[in-house]
Amino acid sequence: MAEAPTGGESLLFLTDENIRKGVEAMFFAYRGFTADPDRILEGMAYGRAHHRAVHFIHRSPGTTVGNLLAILGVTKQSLNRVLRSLFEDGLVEARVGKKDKRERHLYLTAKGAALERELSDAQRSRMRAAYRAAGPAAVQGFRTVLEAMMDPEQRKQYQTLKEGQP
Amino acid sequence: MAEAPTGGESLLFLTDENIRKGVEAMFFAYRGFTADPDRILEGMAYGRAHHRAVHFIHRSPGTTVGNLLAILGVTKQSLNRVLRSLFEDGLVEARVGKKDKRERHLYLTAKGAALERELSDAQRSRMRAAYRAAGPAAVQGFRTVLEAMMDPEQRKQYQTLKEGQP
DNA sequence: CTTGGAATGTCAACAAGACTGACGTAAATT
DNA sequence: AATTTACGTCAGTCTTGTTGACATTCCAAG
Repeated sequence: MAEAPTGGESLLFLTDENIRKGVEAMFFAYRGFTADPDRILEGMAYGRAHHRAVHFIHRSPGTTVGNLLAILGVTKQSLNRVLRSLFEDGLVEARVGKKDKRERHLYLTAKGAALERELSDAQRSRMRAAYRAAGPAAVQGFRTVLEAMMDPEQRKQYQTLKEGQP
Repeated sequence: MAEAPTGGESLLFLTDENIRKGVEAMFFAYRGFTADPDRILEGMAYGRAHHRAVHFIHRSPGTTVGNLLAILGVTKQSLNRVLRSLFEDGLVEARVGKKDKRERHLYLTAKGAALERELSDAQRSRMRAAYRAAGPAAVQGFRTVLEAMMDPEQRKQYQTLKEGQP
């Protein structure tokens, strides 16, 4: 993978053709990325939105509704529909904030954690296989490019999560 | 969760934590990936589905409906809704197949090509910036991992496109 | 203490984009 | 002549997203 054969750097990797390949790679890869959890979810009364909510609640237990709203980038009405069904089915519970009682802190129940694990295992297993096949150097490049593609605000949230709370 | 740090290669990049970061990177990056064209489309009577159709018709002019169906992975009813509006607005035209008259070969009109360019320019500009920031080695890794994440069938389609027809 | 604003939740209505199922037509294949 | 293929269309459903309006609860500033 050595670069810069010429004087400055070879910018051949920035051709329109190459960029377009990248666009298409994102398209097809994202389909694969969501395929396994989607398969599990279909049939249940849940969808991708539930998966995302459960993922980030698992990731940051005790997060507030407003926090989740910012991470997911949807309206509260949309998130609320999802959360309501998760409450009703006993997958997520909301505890009123101690300091600020307006806030609801969200936690997975044992049942919710079980679903999270099932979904994430499926998704991670594909990602792990891809990582293993590609090798550590490729993985580092993968993450670098993805990070560069994010909006600055998204990147900030991503990085906050990255170091993240337990 | 650490694996076999000894012997051959360090497998530290395969920890659950690392994989999860990859999952989240995909989530946030895909948001960025679609953000610019979505912004352009909003207000027009079009959405992401129209963008995808226009992209792949541009990519493979003369492709058939069935072909597009396979690439996009949607039902014909869903695609048909999109194509109909693109026909009506004069962005795409369908020519009956010469050899097989059941087939419709799809082409962008000048107007359609203009929209394609507008959308793709926006999307590619972000991708190009990310590529430039990350460098050629990272880009190669990026593509390697994405390719490994695809379903085998999707990968085949992707690779066919990659070398692709004119 | 009162009031303003913030955080949350709820109801109603709606749209995009996906899905299934059923049916029709024309053309190619057998 | 019969079957299969490629495409189109009608009708209905589902998930996920949107806006707008309004209630509740509660912190904090006047």
